[in-house]
Amino acid sequence: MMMGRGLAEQGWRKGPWTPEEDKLLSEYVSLHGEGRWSSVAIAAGLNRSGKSCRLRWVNYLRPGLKRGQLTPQEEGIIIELHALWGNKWSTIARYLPGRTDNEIKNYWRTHFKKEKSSQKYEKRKQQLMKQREQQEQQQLEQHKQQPQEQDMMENILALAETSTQKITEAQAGQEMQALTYPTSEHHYLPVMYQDHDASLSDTVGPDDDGLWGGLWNLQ
DNA sequence: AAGGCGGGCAACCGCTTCCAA
DNA sequence: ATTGGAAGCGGTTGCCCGCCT
Repeated sequence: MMMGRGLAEQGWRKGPWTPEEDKLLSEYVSLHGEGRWSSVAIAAGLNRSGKSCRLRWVNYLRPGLKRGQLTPQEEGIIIELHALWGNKWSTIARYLPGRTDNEIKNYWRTHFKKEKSSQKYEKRKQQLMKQREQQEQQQLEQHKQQPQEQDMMENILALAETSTQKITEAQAGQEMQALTYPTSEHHYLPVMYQDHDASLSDTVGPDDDGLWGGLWNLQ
């Protein structure tokens, strides 16, 4: 493939983005849409590489991004999905609307990297897996009996359906098969998405029972 | 008070994958 | 079928800031 990209040779600006650059990029992408990043850089009047523009947009400027602390739910999802798929940050990010792969990656490295090899972390992971097995069972039964109570679940499913299918088929492979629902009409979802009456808002705190309390006490 | 240190995060780099010509 | 450019991804770096001594 290509050797050096020669960013330096081309004289692209590097380093932190200024508010002016952000404004130029935001306005341009809002008007013309995403894609063709190398031409975006030029057309928007930015002396930045296409890659740099894309990264800035995706990780910082894109509408709908959440800022700030990850919720316990999000944390739990990260733990569980990372246990399943490893460092597939962009895949994991699809289950966390408003969060970027970069953010998740940084969060993982900051909060869990050291713990990964520790007994405490492994214990927590095992606990999550066990809980999921139980909740899969419960959810299957509830789904039969009380589908109206699964509103949140349905929303998440709708949100994740497309990517989940792709992940199941293309990325997770055998490891995934062992953990998917036994019936073809159910896709895998993390424990956090299942059978929990809290919404996915930021309202769940350390006092919550069961899984969330446990997750919160991870450290 | 100030210097050192470590954590957190934005951004860069290099590689892979995708896709159009 | 091949090739090269664009986009995407994950690893890494480096800076900033707050805490500690």
